[in-house]
Amino acid sequence: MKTGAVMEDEIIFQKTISYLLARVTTAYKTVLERHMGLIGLHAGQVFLLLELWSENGLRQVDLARRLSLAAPTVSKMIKGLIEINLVEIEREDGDGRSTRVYLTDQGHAMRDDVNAQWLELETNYLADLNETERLILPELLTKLRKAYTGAADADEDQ
Amino acid sequence: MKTGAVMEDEIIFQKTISYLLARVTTAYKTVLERHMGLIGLHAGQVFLLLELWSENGLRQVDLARRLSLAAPTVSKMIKGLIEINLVEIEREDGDGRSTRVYLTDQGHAMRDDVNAQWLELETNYLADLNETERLILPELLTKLRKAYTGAADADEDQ
DNA sequence: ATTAAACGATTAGCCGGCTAACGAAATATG
DNA sequence: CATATTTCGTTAGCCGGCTAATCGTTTAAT
Repeated sequence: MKTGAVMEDEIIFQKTISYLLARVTTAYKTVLERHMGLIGLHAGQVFLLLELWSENGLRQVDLARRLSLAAPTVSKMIKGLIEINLVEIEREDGDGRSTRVYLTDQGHAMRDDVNAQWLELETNYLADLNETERLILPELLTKLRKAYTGAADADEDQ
Repeated sequence: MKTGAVMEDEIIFQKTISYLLARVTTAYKTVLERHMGLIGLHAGQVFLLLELWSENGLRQVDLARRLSLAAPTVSKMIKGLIEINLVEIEREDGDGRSTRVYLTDQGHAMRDDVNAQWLELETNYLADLNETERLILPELLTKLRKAYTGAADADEDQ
């Protein structure tokens, strides 16, 4: 089918949701990284700690599933967290393959700092959102996440 | 105001916009990477090509600004694109510091493939969004992007 | 003209994602 | 029991972000 001429065969990328999502994504990750850097953490480490605060002693495979991450990613992150003494691992007795990940005292203590930074993120950067937007966004974001994760494991953790 | 006890001192991360954004982010990037991988590209390369398709012969510093990326990031990406023969660089005559980035024939030709993949991304994964959501999302995402980029360079490219 | 400052690009090195390939342990299968 | 398959974890290596440090070029100051 032949319609129009110049404008026709090019997608206006800048207006697609996928494009906008990518741009938000990059910007947000940078901000998150900078904020968590203030308390000596990297962005990804925060999310792993979040899971452990909610349930200490998870196996790596559990963490991978809950965070929707690949096993090697979790492996590397844990190595980093061990180096800064926030977690420690223990081979499981019953199963020689698994390692359980436990928070150290410092790991537990980190929680308040993360809470504080998180609150700042939420208030500082999202100040311009009105009430309606604050209500709609969580819904939309959850929907998007399910769309992109295939909805298979999207609701496992609640 | 005092409500509840256990729940009190812990932020419900899972409901903050920042948290949800991070989760969407990771999931989306993975999907994007997988889709573009089908046509031999990586996610980031697509966005750089997008800019060149809109204006060929940009300098690296221009690309960095338009993509909101750091200079070294662009430098590495271009190196990768040169290796797969999609772009080539030329030292600028007037200014010995700058290098201009030009699409090769293959670089131009890639456009249709990217369009096709992009369309699939937009349709396959966002099928569950209703009309209202499709209208609201672009607005919200743009707002978020401006919030996280400091709104300084957020509207430079349009 | 000389020197200082700004600018564009690169290199090195880090974290956060991934896949592929492998090793070790547990479980199925025969 | 022996073998095959699954499972958990790690290593290696890649891309996509970043910062810090460096180099060469250009421009501004003196």
